[in-house]
Amino acid sequence: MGMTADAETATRRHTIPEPQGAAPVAGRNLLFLREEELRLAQDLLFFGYRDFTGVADQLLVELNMGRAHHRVLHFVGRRPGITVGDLLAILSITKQSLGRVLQPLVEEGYVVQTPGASDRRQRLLALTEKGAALERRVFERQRETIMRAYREAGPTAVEGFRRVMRGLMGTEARDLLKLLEDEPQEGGRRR
Amino acid sequence: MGMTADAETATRRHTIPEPQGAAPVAGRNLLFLREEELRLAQDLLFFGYRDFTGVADQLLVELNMGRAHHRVLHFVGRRPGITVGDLLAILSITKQSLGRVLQPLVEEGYVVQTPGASDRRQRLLALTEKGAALERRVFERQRETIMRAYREAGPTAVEGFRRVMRGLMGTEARDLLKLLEDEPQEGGRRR
DNA sequence: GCATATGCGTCAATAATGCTGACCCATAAG
DNA sequence: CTTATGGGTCAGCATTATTGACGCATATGC
Repeated sequence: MGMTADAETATRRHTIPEPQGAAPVAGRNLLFLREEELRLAQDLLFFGYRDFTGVADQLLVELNMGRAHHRVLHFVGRRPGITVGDLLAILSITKQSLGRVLQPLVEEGYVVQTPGASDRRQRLLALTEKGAALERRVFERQRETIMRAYREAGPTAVEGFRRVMRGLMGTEARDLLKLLEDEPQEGGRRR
Repeated sequence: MGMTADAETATRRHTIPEPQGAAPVAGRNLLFLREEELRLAQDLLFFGYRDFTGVADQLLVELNMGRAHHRVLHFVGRRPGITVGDLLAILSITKQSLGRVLQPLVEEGYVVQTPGASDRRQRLLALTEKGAALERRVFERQRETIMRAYREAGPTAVEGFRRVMRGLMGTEARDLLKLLEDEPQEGGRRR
C-alpha cells in the first residue's frame, strides 16, 4: 500500500542489512525502523500494557475501585505532599475527573489533605497508613509481573526498555518523570 | 514502609553492587530489581503508553472515532480475513463491546465482512480501501513517535524494549502475538 | 485595602468504552 | 434430528473521561 517493490521486499527478510541512504547515525543498520518493526511495537505496547494493568485491575475490582483510584494512590505515594494541581498535570485529566476518585479516597481514609504551609489554598495530598497498605497490595501484584519480565530480559534489556519508553513520551511527561525520580521523598518542590 | 534500614539504604545509591543472597542468575547484579526501579517501571509504562496513544487519539476524535475503533482497524489490517472470534480474543473484550464499534465501521464502509469459505457461519473481516487509508493515517502519527523513540534509543535498546514488553505479557498474549508476527498476510490459520 | 488572579471544590450534562444476562439465527457436526 | 458453535442484538448498568459554569478561600499587585 503505497510502498515501492523494494520496500515490500525489505519488509520480509530480517537478515539483509540495508543501510538507509544517507544517514550518519551511529551503529549497525536501521532495519529496526521498518514498517513491520514499528507495527510490532504497536502490538507490543497494546498487549504489554493490557496485561501489566490487568493483573492489578483484578484485585482492584474486588475492592470496588478502578484503575483511576490506583493511579492516584500510586502517584500520591510516590510524592507525598503533592498538590492537587501537580497531580492533575501528571494524570492529564480534569479537576472534575480527579475529584470523583479523590473524594471517596479521602472520605474512606486512604488519603489525607493538609493545607499548604506557604500557600494555604493548596491541599497537600498524602497516603494514610491504610492508603499506603492498599497501594502496597496492588503494587505487589504488578511487582511480580515486572520482576519476571525484567529478570527474564536481563539488565541490558531493561536499560533499553527504559530508554525507549522515555523516548515515547512527550517533553512534558519527561519533565514530570524527572520530578518523580529526583527528591526521593520530601515533597515541596516548586516549578 | 515495611522495609529494613538496609533496604532503605540500597534504595538510594545506584552504584553499589548488591548480589541478592543466593541467586545463580547470569550477569552482573540484580540492582534493577529493587523496589525503586520497579516503581519507575510503573511510571514509564504509564507516561509512555499515555503519550503513545495520545498522539493517535488526537486525530481520532476529529474523525469521530475512539481508540476502540482504531484497535479494530489496526488488528484487522494486520490480519485480513481474521474471524470475529479471533479478534475478540485479541482485544479481550466481549462480543457486545466489539459490536458497538465494529458495526459502525462496517456501515460506514471501513470494514467488510465475507462469509468463511470452509465455515460459512464465520464473518471474515478485512479493511476496505477506505479503511486501509484511515488506518494508515493514524499509523503515520504513531509511526513518528515510535521512530523517534527507537532512533534515539538505538538498536540494542529496541531489542531490550521488545524483550521486556514480551515479558510483561501473559502466555496467552504471547501466543496471540506470534500469530500476528507469523504468516505475514494470507489469513486463514486455524488453531 | 481593594481588585484580580489562583488553587480547589462542585453541579449538571454528555460521551466512550467496558460489563452481564438473555435470546435469536444460521450453520456444523455427531 | 439434536446439539454445539459463530455471530448478532436488545436492555440495563458502571467507570472514566469530557465541557462549561460557578463558588469560596487565599495570594498578590498596585
